[in-house]
Parts: sequence; C-alpha cells; structure tokens
Amino acid sequence: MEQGHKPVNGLRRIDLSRRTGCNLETIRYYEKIGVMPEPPRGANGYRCYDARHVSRLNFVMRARKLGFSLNEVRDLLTLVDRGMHTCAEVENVATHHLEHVRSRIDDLRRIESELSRTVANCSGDQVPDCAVIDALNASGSQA
Amino acid sequence: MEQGHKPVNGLRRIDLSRRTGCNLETIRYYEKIGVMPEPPRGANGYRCYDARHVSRLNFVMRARKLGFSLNEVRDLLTLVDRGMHTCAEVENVATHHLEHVRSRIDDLRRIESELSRTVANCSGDQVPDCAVIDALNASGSQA
DNA sequence: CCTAAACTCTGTAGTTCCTACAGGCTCAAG
DNA sequence: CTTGAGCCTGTAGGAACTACAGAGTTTAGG
Repeated sequence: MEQGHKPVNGLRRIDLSRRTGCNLETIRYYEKIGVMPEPPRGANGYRCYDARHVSRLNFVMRARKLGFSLNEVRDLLTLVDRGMHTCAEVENVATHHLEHVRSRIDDLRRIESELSRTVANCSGDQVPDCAVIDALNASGSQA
Repeated sequence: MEQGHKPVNGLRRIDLSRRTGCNLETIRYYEKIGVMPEPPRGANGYRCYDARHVSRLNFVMRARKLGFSLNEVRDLLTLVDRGMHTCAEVENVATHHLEHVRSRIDDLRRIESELSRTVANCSGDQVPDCAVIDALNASGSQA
C-alpha cells in the first residue's frame, strides 16, 4: 500500500515515526524539549517533515542508544549546528559520558558479585530462613 | 531538662535520618508508598520512631544499595513480615534481580566498547570533523 | 520570660525520559 | 456517507526521590 496522500513535499508524523522507529509521541516530546526542531505546519496545522528531520532523529536515536542523556544529545547537536564543532569539543562530551558508563558498570559489578555471593548461600529450601534476608538484616557494615 | 516531653525511647524523624543516613524527606516518601510503616504520633502530631524503624530502614537501604527496586523491597518485606518466608521464595526474588543486573551490565558493556572504539578514532584536533559525529550521522545500521 | 533557631507538619512540584490517554478534527477511500 | 487512519492539544502516569512553601512547635541561650 502506498502511504497515501502526503503533502507533496512532506512527511507526516507517522511517516517519520515509521522511518526511524521512534515512537509517535516521543517525536512530539522531543520537539517540546527542543531536541528536535518544530517542523513547519501544513494548511491544516499538521506537522510537515522532510529528510533532514529523518536524519536528525536518527542521530538522536543513535546517541540515545549509546546512552547519552538528552542533555548530552542537545549539547552534541548544538555543536553540530554551530557548524563549528571541533573534534576536541565533541570528544569532550563523549569522553565524559564514557566515564559515566564505566563507573556505572563498576557499580553494577560490585552489586552483581555481592548479590551472587549472597544468593549462593541460599539453601533454596522450604525453611523459614534465608541468607539473603540475613544479609539485609545484618547490623554490621559487611556490605 | 533531659526528660521533659520527649518520649524516653522515641526518635524524631531527623534522628532516624541521622542514624540511617537516609534523607529526611525520603523517610516520609517511604511511609507514603508503604515501604516503611506509618509510625505512631506524639501528642503534638510528630512521628515517633523506635529501634525497629531503624532496623527496617536499614534493611530497605541495604536492599536499595543492592539495586532492588522499591517493589522488590516491598515483596521482600512482605515475605519477612509474614514470618513465613522460605529461602526458596526469597531466592526467587533475588535471583530474578540478579538476572536483571547482569543484563544491564551486558548492555552497558556493549555501549562501553562501541563508545570507546569511536572516541579512539577522534583526532582530538581543532578540526571541524569528528569520528563521534560521523558515527552518529552514519546512515547505515552499523550499530 | 522572650526570642531565634531548629525541628515538625502538610501538600505539591520538579527531576528524567518517555508513553498513553482523552476529546475533538481532518482526510481519503469504499 | 461512513469508517478508519491519522492529526491536534494538553495532561497524567510511572520510578524514586528531592525540595520547597507556609505554618506550627519545641528547645537553647540570654
């Protein structure tokens, strides 16, 4: 099926959504918070997108998949939009984010090892006693 | 005047906060959502805690540090409160959470490797071109 | 005894990143 | 003409807090 009848030079919101895989409502949200530009409107008030919106939204979604916060995405886009972004500037944002990711991994690894150690002490039995609860009840600072 | 109106073994909210390290407002929040019990009130309407609140809040905070969600904490507490918790039941909650933690670590590791690979391609120069931006702009699904 | 600081109470709003309605239009096809 | 798909707006919800406003109470110091 053809998507039917679009404004000659425009994509509807749902077209943008389908081309990028981005949720329909999320697009509106990104516009509201300024991560995506407000698109021009047709005579009927409908949003009217073009290829540049598609690539910008793809940019945003890739950055989000890499775990950049929306604020970081905005920073990145600002650098790009200024047309003056230097590699050094961008690297700065990315490196900062990388550190964040790494420290989050460290946190989770600590949690993982403590948790798996504790669970390993479970008998798994039907007894009303459990190593996990014991650990959580522990008054000492074993954690 | 040590003895006065202050209940001999009653703790104020700020006392509980200081003993556990839990934020003052968070205590109130935990009561609202039922993770902590509503404490008795003094004649003036002030909350009046005792040692059991201290250990319960410690339990909650340890569980949170291990990354259990508040819903999971509530489940755990329900098991404990029933006095009927078996090791198997608790292990179930904990194991489920452990899986969650592990998959989150996997996600972040994937992000970490892609990000560090990309940043490594940066020249770090003052040139208006950057590997990170290129990657984000990539039209292919080189994920 | 008075005052000022410290603490309490309540409800509500802000944070992050969406997602999902509700209520009402418009548009194109069958 | 009717149906269904799509559009518009604003707003609420979810996780887990955190922070304020505005008002009352208690306590320590002078």
